[in-house]
Amino acid sequence: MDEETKIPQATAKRLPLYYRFINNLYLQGKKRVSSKELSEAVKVDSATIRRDFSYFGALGKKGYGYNVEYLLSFFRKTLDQDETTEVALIGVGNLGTAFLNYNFMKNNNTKIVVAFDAQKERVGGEIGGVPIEHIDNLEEKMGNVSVAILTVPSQAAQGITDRLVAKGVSGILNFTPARITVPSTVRVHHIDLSVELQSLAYFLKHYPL
Amino acid sequence: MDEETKIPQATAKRLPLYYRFINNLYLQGKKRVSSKELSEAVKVDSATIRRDFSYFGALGKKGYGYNVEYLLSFFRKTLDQDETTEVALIGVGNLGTAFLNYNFMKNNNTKIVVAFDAQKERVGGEIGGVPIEHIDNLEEKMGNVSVAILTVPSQAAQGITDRLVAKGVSGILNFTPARITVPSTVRVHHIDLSVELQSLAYFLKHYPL
DNA sequence: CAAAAATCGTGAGTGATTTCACAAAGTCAG
DNA sequence: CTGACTTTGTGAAATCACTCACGATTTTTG
Repeated sequence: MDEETKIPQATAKRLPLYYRFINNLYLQGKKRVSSKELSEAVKVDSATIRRDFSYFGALGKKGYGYNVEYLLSFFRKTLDQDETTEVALIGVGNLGTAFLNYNFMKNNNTKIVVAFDAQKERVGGEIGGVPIEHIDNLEEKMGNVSVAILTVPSQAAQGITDRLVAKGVSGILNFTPARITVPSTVRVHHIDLSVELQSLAYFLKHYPL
Repeated sequence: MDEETKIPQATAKRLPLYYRFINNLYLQGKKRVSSKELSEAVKVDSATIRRDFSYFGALGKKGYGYNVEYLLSFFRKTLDQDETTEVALIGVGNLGTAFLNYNFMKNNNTKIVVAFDAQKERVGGEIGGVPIEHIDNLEEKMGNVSVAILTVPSQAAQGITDRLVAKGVSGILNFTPARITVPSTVRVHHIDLSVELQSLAYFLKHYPL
């Protein structure tokens, strides 16, 4: 618990990535893996991988590497892979639809259980097995999911955020360009597609490799 | 030129974000803005904003703040907003379609000019004004765009990447879960939607706010 | 079994980024 | 015009992240 608090954020962000690759190795029937091999697969320096793993104790064996099955079961526990986090998706536009069709449950502990939209034509049906409700019924139909994915037009972002927060959501994955305001008890991760593309273009022009 | 090379990467990543908010202010008719106001809007510490701006010289005035119009024209030049970067999109599935419908040209210097897909049913039409070609004709039809957005199934990612690289692409925005291998002259930015969601879930459970 | 090879875990160094905190310089009201 | 106020730009400190390099330990080979 107190131990976990000390794990650097940069490490925490890489854990799901490690988990997925270790799972792949397991499915391929590999018994052992070295930090060097893993490094080539996930494109993270091998010393960084060893350091990351070391925050959880000594998971490997010198001269041998890491036992895939052990590593997998360890990360499964650590990432709470056995316990599913239920997620609501707000905004069934192009991007929202993509998420609903995406099968998050592969290698994953998160599941979209309900979606909302403002357009009546979209309400009532379902996409990828997820029922679509009207945004007016947000409070009533969202149950107590703790995480929401926000894929609405930016103008609507803050208003819906306020309602989500009032309903007790504690994490928001925000795909709108708007920077939303939340109480300090709520965690927001921003993914701004247009910033990503622009920033890639900027790097290409100004940081020649 | 040499000056620009020294701008920290962390700063460079925030520039497109600054640009968009400054543009909003300009459209709202605001004449001046302080780092404190901007900080509240973009959710970046005001000292960080001042430091970021300072890499470009003294853009503000003490006791006054920053002149919105000046700032905007400065960032327009810096981010090459007048010069459009042409982009190809590979994989017109759910996510790819979302991109094509998304209007990137708002506040933006990037434009998707051509899309490719392996399914014949999708080829020939267009989405959001962008023509869809068959992946077999990639080399022939992509012209010399320098940036590609990869929204294909992970199994196809490396193969297509190799073809893109051979054709001279220098930047790839990779939305597949696969970690692709490229020569050191090519820049890749990864956006892994499932990692983002899992990592948010992990932070919620282990880093209480 | 002994020597060679592999590989982890980590101390220590380096580098990058953020934040504090304040002098300097300007604005603004009366 | 003066004094109170605002806000920048930046040195210096603090924090965070990454990488090197090597001792320790185990595996592997002959």
